[in-house]
Amino acid sequence: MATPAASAPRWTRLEHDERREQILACARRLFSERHFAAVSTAQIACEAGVTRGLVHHYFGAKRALYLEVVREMVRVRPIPEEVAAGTPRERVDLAIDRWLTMVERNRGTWLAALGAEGFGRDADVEAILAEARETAAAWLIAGVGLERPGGAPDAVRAAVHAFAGMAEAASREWLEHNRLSRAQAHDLLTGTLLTLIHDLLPRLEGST
Amino acid sequence: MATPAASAPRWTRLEHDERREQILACARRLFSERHFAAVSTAQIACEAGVTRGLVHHYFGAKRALYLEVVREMVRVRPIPEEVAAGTPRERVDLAIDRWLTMVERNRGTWLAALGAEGFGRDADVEAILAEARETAAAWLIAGVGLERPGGAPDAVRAAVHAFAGMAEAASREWLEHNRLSRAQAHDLLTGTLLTLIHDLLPRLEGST
DNA sequence: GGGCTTGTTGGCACGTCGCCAATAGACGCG
DNA sequence: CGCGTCTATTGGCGACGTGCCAACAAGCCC
Repeated sequence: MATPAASAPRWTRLEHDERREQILACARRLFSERHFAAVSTAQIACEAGVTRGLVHHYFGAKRALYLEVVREMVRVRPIPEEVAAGTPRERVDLAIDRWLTMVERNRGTWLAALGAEGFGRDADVEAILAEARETAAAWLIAGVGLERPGGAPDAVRAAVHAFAGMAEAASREWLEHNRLSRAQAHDLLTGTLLTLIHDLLPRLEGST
Repeated sequence: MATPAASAPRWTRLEHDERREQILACARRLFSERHFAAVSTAQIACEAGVTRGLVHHYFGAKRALYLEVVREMVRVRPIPEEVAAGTPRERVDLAIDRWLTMVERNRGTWLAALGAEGFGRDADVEAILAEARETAAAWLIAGVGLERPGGAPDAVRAAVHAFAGMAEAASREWLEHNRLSRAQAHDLLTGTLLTLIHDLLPRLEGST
């Protein structure tokens, strides 16, 4: 940040949001590669070319900054798309395809957000993740045409959540462990979701 | 630890493993209810009725103690059972039933280990969790009779991992959110696993 | 160019961790 | 039964990281 010129300012003044975004970007990167305790505010500040005090000025506490990073990471998940038309099979196919594309596109971020790299979880983090999951589930329910007037029943939402757990695990197997190709993951998830919709959900809605 | 008697020893001397286990138990409890950073070694020591120094003497660093706790928590997962006989449907039914029973029995521990309460994740923790998942998957593969000479192919193991992700999510929906009854979770998982075995896996083994 | 706004700095106070030398229970031996 | 030894246990020191705040200065407006 220092320039060779003698009379040059020792530091430059940035717009509030601009500086905030800069610090956030550094924090995002560091928290992605190391876990919470292994990242110090001094390191974040150093990477951003500012002092530790400024980080605190913008985010209050390290923890708040951390939660902000998590919140931003899971925000990539819901992708707004128009509801697809066609047969159930086609809609499921498309929904899965979009999911996989999203995951692939945000590969690094997504893996980090899911806890593959390093992450500190607690009640707050879990709340953020839970909300993101709820959004993703709602998106999936809408995408394959499962919505009912008055919203989907609890059991259906729960089943979709369960399926989302499978989708996450399958995506990890594909992107992280390379034990599944994209096509295989697609097949696996499509087949499972179709079974879920045709055979399992109707039975679920009738039982307790 | 202090006793009213005047000449009573200010502290009692315990067997190495005994004291270690005692500290570990306190750490396990505290780490289950709060996240890593919110628990201090002083608190752990206080609960155990010893001083902070002793905790360090036994476990070296707070982090090592933490990993020990995580390691112990995931150890409850593999339940050794004889491989079941009968039709595939019966075996799947039994495997799922055992899984749910195990989860229910270790409810608190399991939820904590899965990150529901509070947990700090990083490369080390993830490695422990990954190994536990591998064990669980192997147990499931054996339980439903999917093993092949020379071990299951990667794609099969990956698919089982994916299913395990669904099982975990379904269990959370059942135990944590109460949006699924045990019977519903059982139905959901049994149906999915049967589809997986009959329809999806054969196709998976033939593709890339 | 002077004053004002406010982004930015540097340092102080506190809490926690990692470590180690000194202490004192407990046990075996004479 | 008292002594010496072993080692579990203590208490405190040094270092580091966080939270916070008052002073400073970069850039804008007049």
